[in-house]
Amino acid sequence: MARYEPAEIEARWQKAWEDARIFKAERDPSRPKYYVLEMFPYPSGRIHIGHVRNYTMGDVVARFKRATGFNVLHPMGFDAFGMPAENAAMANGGHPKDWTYSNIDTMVEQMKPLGFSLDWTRMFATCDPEYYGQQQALFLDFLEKGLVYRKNAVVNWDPVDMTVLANEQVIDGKGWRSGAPVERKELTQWFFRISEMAGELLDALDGLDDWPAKVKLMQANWIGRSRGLQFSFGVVEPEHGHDRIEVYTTRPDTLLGASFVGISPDHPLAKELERHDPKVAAFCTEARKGGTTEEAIETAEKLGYDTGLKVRHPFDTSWELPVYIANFILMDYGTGAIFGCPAHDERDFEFATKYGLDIIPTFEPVEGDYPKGAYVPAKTDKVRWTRGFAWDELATGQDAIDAAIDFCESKGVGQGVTKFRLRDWGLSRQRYWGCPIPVVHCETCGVVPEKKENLPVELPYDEGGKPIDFSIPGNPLDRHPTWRDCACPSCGGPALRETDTMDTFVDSSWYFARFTAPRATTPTVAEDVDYWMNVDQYIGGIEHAILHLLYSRFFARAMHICGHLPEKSKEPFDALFTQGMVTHAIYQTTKNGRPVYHYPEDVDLKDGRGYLKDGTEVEIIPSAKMSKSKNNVVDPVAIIQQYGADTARWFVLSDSPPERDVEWTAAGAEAANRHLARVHRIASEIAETGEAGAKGPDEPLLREMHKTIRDVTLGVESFGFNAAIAKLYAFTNTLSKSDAAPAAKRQAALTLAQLMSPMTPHLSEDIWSLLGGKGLIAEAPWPVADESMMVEDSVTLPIQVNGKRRGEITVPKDMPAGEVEKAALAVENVQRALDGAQPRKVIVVPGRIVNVVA
RNA sequence: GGCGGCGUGGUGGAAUGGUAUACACAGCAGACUUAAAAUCUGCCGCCUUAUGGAUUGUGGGUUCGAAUCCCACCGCCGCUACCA
Repeated sequence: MARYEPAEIEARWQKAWEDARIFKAERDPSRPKYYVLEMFPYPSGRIHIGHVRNYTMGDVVARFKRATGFNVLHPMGFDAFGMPAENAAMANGGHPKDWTYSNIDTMVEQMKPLGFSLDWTRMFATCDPEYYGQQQALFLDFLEKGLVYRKNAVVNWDPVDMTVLANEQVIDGKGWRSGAPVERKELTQWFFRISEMAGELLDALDGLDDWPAKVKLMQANWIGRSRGLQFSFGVVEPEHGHDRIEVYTTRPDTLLGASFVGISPDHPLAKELERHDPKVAAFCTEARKGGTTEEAIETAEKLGYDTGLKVRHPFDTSWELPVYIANFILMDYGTGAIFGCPAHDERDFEFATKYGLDIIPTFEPVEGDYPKGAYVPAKTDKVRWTRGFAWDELATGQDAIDAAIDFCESKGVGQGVTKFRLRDWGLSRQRYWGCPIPVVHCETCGVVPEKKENLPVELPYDEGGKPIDFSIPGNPLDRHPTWRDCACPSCGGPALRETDTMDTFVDSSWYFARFTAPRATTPTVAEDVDYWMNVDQYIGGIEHAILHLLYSRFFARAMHICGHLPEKSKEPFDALFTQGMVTHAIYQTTKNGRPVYHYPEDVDLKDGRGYLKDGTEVEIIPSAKMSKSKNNVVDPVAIIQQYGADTARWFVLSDSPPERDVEWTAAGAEAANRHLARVHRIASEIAETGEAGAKGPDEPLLREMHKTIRDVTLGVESFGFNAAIAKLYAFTNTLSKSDAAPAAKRQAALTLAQLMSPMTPHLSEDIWSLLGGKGLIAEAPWPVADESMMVEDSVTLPIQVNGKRRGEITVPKDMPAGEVEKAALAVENVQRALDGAQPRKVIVVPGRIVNVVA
């Protein structure tokens, strides 16, 4: 009998698919398309088991959609620019380009044995000049439409990577990649005008029905829309021409509780005062430093400097308020100036207490005592107004805010405005290994865009024959002897190239569109994007919920404006699925108070405990994120060698819901492998039995078969892969125990192979061919469940008494409710539960349940 | 601090408001075997004697009926944070 030899059959079927070219995607308007995409990997050099899970999910979708009649596009590429390549060059010498392309080769080599139904002919890396040249073309188009611009800005400077970071890339005050505390620096930078689309990017989230609510919420919070009142205070004795201070507030209803005005140390007025008064300058310098770490912000003291200036309250010009420079006011939100209402804001309360300012409540609780400190109820709570000016005595905060804005507008005191937290996306990076920004700086013409026919502006590989020295900090392009020199595209005179390159998030913001025409000499091709876009199913990690997905949504809109994407692609991802991680236990002992981590192969597991070879017990920390330093990384290449790709694919889908983390265990992988061998054995036996053999009724087996088709189809469609696999286990058990006729068993085994084929394509192909299936299973149409085959004559109904299960009856499927009721009441245990009482009511849900109410 | 999510056996988990614990792991017993591996069969949440009973973090509510819907609390996790 044929044994299950994954190494042999996987290579064989991969070759068969390749020879038949069945995964090559061709535009075909006569067929419905389906575009499934997994977030493409960074070429770190090795594939990770998390990649296996991500791409297996995509492959299940791709193969399933192909079997259900779709023309499927399922591409793969590499997000290939970025710091690690430069770091590697710094650490080990060599060139980022060589390092990157060699890693890509290795990873492709590691991915191919997994048997993904990818169209490899469309593969590209974002560091290919053919790709980033088109990205430069997009940049020029964006520039023309005003979607990208240059400005002088205080930026987040990463002192380790020596580059600028976007706000989104600063996490807890540290660089997202280097982890170094971020510094503030003023530089001239390129920015994408994403904030102009903030409102649209927020509103359009509502239309993304097939995105996880969680992701939409995270984006909504990030964009951060607020509605408030913007107005100005008149300065009593203006200095240096600042006669008004413009403030923004989301709580105009507390205007009569104002006790001071605060401005940011970066506010123009503060800067003006700073120039004239060294004491102000000293304070501002100190305040600007601030701490950037989470702790520093948490414990930071509110510091203020009384400027001596006074402003008039807009409703009572005899009422004067002091003006403070305060360290907790941010220049880049709102107007950089606020009015403080200590009674209803915790920060203002702290500040007012410290500097002895008035605390004037404008409302109090409807019942109960006025609390200590600042009283900040939810905006939806009703409160009693004591110093209100435009609303009922009892109103919610929100109603009061709306009324206050209306009132102020009618009195000519400011206007209602909507503000967003989202700021423009700074894209300049002072790095070598990125897409060059295609502009030149000309002494006579200024900043001039490069001509499109001169694209790509290619990165220099060396320095005039000498290798670039990456071990010097800073940007090699900036110090390159010749690369910067060029002719001005406008006047032809001598000019210098921009030496900044683009943030790598730019590269990943449009690759999905490029896959539809990866070799085109324009960024996209209308026929191809019209046909293939949008991405029907996008799959990736939740860690990209904000940055990558928000940037891509912006890019899609910007590309639409420039004519590179159709209207329908303004939201490029129709459905999004965020998968969980693959985790693995850490095995740890302690030596001299320090943890020692042990490799899984050095630990024997017995009854849930782990022991080293010498008998020492190890501590098991379950479900930990894989990390090289913790020795708990599972290498897909080793797994494939040991068990085959199908086992790896089956296991990463089987144990947990796909959106949740799954723990890799050796026992689990072993079990998955055993099961696949069992399926292979059962199928082989059926194949060898031929048409002879014992005969029993076929109906039970076929009924289960059709139910399994229904359940697995539903499971695959709804990303319930683990549940679908459970049904496949159950059906395998049914098949193995069945005494149905050989023909029925053969049909059941063929169907089983088909239902498994998205997950275990090689094994399924092999079984298909063993049993004489027609052609390749990869091209066979998906089986359809036959409703009529699932009907059973009798049905077992549970009987509840007051909602508790007390027994069951088996009755003919179409027995009238009255008779079902009679039969249910006759059950001995039901009578006992009733304890002589008359049932008050009996609810019969046909085919479902009987509930007796006593 | 703010926003959100999740709590079901020893473990991963299943369950359109309708038989809670499917399926798998681990464990136990048996068959086959000289033995082992592999394979096959059975048992396997809790209390209880088979019968039966209680049970989905805790407490309430809605409902004929709640793991599922609502409220409060406890615990864990994620995101975010001086955003006016």
